[in-house]
Amino acid sequence: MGMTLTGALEDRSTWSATGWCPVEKAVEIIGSRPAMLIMREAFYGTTRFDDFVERVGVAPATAASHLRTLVAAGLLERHVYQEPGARRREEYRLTDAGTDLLPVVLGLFQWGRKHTSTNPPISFTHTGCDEPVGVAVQCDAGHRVGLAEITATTVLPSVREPVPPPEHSAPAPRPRPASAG
Amino acid sequence: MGMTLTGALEDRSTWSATGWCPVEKAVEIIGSRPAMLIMREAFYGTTRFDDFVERVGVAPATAASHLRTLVAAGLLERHVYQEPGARRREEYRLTDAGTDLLPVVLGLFQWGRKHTSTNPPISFTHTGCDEPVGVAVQCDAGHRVGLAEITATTVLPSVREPVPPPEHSAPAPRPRPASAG
DNA sequence: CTCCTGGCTTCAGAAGAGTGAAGTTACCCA
DNA sequence: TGGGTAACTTCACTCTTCTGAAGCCAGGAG
Repeated sequence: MGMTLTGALEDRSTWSATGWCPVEKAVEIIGSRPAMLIMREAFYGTTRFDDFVERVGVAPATAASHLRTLVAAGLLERHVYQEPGARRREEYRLTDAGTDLLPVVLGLFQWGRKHTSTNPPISFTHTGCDEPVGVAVQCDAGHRVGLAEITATTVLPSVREPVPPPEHSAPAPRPRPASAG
Repeated sequence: MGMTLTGALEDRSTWSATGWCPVEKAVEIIGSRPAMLIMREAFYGTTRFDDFVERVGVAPATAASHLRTLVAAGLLERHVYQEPGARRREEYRLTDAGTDLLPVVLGLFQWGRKHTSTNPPISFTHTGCDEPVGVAVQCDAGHRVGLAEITATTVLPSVREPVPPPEHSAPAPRPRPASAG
């Protein structure tokens, strides 16, 4: 249960992830229904405002707000184009950063298909070899890795949050009851 | 840009993902800051209520509410235990369904580290071989797959949503600007 | 018997997100 | 000159979520 925490990470009473955790930042950007579904639609190839509104199923104001956030965060970019003889149009295109979110969206798809009562009439395959596509946790050596086989290590001597220096009388460092893992 | 849509999926004006999409269901459960961070903490090994409250940084009511949702959705389970000579305790443990969310959480971590200004002093390696651990999109044959190499296919003849039959005058099928994939 | 702790619940209030409807602007076409 | 459409914005409102503070209950420990 849980991954293996080594060294300074072992004692959970000495550190917290608040502040530096990439998951937090990521969730602030795409951690909402509209934002995530806009990204889903972007992966399906949707580029136009009204299509996002219709296909995600939100009000224009909501779509506009989230699209602005996603553009500001660099996941989408607004691109003006004009076909000959047609009026000027705008489209929202996936950037490299946006495309990098594919594992997350596909991971949610995979999880939802397995663990919720959804039976999607759609499936994803590798264009080259026709095999089903999914996400996997693995190491750089190519091994499939389960949660129990992950070791978390610290680069720094301490992951402690920046706190006022304990020079003067220490303000009673909360005694953690039986916190030793 | 976008994946390849084949057959009945090609014409985006004839279908929408609303209703059956696993991503939607998944997002309803874990698509919020508190829920996602509770899961992050669960992966780090947190099991007790007060620790979730403190480490996620939310009010008890918020934590209780989301924990209840996560238990109801089957990602965590409440487990009562009693060490000899100690009072009865409860803990929230990851279920198999909860553990299956690892690719998503790790995917968010990976994305956030690369695309937001977070420099986490922590890294994850494969316990066996010490190589860095990450998530990857790949097919069952083991090929790494990019967005452009994914083909979406339909199992059913049509993914069309139940709509009122377009018997009367059709409302001018919008000209799609360069939508052909 | 009272204290303390873990694990909550309850409450009132503030803040934020989402809505539908309508309005706005830019541009092409007839 | 007028119409249509894309891409929004604005408005007034509702609905939900989160918060802080307090309270509650059970079960050891002193």
